[in-house]
Amino acid sequence: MKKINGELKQIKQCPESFVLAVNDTLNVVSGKWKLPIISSLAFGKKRFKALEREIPKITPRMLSKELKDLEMNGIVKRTVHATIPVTVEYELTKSGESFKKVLNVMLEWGLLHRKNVMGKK
Amino acid sequence: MKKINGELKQIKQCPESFVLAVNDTLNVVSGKWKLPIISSLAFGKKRFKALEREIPKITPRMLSKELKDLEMNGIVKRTVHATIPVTVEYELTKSGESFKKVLNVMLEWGLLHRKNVMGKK
DNA sequence: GTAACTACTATACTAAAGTATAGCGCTATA
DNA sequence: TATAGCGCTATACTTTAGTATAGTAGTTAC
Repeated sequence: MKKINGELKQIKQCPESFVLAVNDTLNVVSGKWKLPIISSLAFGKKRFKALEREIPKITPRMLSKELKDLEMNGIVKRTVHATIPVTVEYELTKSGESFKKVLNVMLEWGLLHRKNVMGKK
Repeated sequence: MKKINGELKQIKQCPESFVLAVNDTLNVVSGKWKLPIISSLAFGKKRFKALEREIPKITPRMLSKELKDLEMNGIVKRTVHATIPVTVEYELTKSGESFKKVLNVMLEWGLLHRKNVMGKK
């Protein structure tokens, strides 16, 4: 494991770099389709068409674009198998896997927040 | 504290409701300005003009719009003081305060992820 | 009286994100 | 030979997000 404690303290003291650093993470899930894609891949590696079928209403254009984004950001790994015809598999990288815990915290907060807001109305 | 453990388990088993629930949280910080606004208010209550000055390049139109969004979502509380002229104060609600821990997890993941990605290049 | 501060709103625009529809090159099956 | 599946890409379009610029109503200071 890498040490980030020192860095964390530093960043938390500077609002500007705090916003920049959090934005890095936010960009991983920004847009309409990245979260569905990541969630789908969280259940295991999948091929292009499988993702297209699993994610309702996504177009191949968006799926292709977002997968490229996620690959460039080191969240998803793309593997081409030399079968005939070629098959392509997508899976989460280690970083992608570790992102699950961020999603879990978001999920928990979302549920609690909903209860809070509901309760006050 | 409210119990959400049962609900958590349930939602994690259904990809669709998982995505919906995480999206609830994501919408709180979506867009270019919500994160800067929340971060700024995390340091204490502020008036409109103070926020406008603290957040570089934001226009009053966007600040006003995003503050309304955040207020409607129960993240920010707006208080009008009957001074002359009126002053308006914005502050984080309890939910808004508790959102800080989501931001912290994002920050941590972002830093670790950056180290991972850098290391592999 | 004019300039400045407060907390905004209105109108018009540009840029970015997402959608719709079609088609490519390849192969296997009927 | 026609149809379907695979993994996409191209073009054109709409919708949403964000920007630029100006102005409102009230009050205070010079």
